[in-house]
Amino acid sequence: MLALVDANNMYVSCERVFDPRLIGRPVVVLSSNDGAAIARSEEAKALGIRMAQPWFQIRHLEKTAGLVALSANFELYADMSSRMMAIEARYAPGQEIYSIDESFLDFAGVRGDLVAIGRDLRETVLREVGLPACVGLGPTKTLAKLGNHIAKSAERKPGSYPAHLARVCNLGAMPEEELHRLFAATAVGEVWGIGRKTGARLIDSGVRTVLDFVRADAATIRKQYSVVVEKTLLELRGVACMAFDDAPASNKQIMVSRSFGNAVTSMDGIIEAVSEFATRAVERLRKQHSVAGAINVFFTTSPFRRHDRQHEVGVTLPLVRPTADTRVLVSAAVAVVRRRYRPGFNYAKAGVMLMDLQQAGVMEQGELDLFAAAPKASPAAATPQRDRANLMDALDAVNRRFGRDSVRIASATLASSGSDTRSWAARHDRRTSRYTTRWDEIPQARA
DNA sequence: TCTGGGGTCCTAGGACCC
DNA sequence: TCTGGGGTCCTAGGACCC
Repeated sequence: MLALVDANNMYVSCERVFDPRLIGRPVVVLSSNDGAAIARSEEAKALGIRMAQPWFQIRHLEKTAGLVALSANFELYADMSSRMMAIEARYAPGQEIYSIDESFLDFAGVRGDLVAIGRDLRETVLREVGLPACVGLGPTKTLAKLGNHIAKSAERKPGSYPAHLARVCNLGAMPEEELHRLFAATAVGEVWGIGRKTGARLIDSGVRTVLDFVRADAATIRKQYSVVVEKTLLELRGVACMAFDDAPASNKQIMVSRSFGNAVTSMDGIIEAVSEFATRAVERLRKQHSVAGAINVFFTTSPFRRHDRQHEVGVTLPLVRPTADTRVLVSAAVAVVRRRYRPGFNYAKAGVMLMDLQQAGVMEQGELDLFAAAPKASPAAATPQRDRANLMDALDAVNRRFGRDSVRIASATLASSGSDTRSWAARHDRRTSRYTTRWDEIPQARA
């Protein structure tokens, strides 16, 4: 049996732990640049605020409805997440961390009342970390997910489902009749894997509820949609098609991109931004012990500014040899900007993507770089690759110890050393303190 | 004035090979 | 008029997720 544990409104709940005044009020957490709502409290949802809704469309609710908006504080959320995940891991032999606020647990071999265990788990998370969560159980991932959806709905919309399913719901231990009643009460679009497009098409064809869907013919679904949708269907019937994976492979690509706080109209500004994004991306790359075989750099104007002339640059550069060297990748990114930048545009966004990732240190013989220096005869002389790795290790160590960007690549400071003052940097005016990860931002108790 | 930032997997179609 | 048939690899785009 699998469980899916999911924190309720994770980002808002994290903020409430450190500021109880937010409890009971409509609260949203805003994306980078305070651009759009990426988390909503129940009260905010009740105001009709949609996921990813632009801030400028809802900001009037600050005055009229007491809405509180905060800038995303990802450092805080990540730390709260790791605390929560550690507790969840105590309850099952296997854990697959699926996102910042969700993990699958594998209860294979665990005896006893899983609903009782689930209740204990969520109470412990609430007591020790302060985050409310719901637990869904089922024989497959998709059913565990659906159980979680029902557990959450039953909690926040009394009457939508039987009250005893609130907060913890096990779809793996109920008579088919009862299961089908729940399926019939659930829209097909609520199923994990059925998105907007597929959901709309299913409804058009008369498949409205989960029950309609599980009764559909699998082969026909596969033909009309895809194997992915067919797998979802089979999973709802209890046939596991998605493996539980407690040691997920490292990422296959790494992307860092941002909308600018202010439009950038100089090449130096783009170079500076792209240098920083590349630096961040390569840090993540080294953290997972990978090297990149290619880098993609893009920068673009804003399609929302219709009166602006539009221009978009996106270039993928293969690398002679896969690398995790910040200098090489920043240089490559800067070269793209120098070659492709065109003046006279209001650039709104840029990004860097690292691709063709491979594990570091496992280069095939056939992939050896013909142009790399031959190994020196003297055993004392390290190969250039070794030097590189040592330099990057040192860079990471210094920045870990003395703070991010204590040491960095020169082009990343290009514009800020001149008159420009990093006007491209994203705004986050409403960010709360990083209570748990910065000594100087630790919360203070007053007598 | 102001519109998120990450990821994954699958499929179709073209290039290329024998 | 007829115009091979498979296989692989790569890429772009779509759909989905949080």
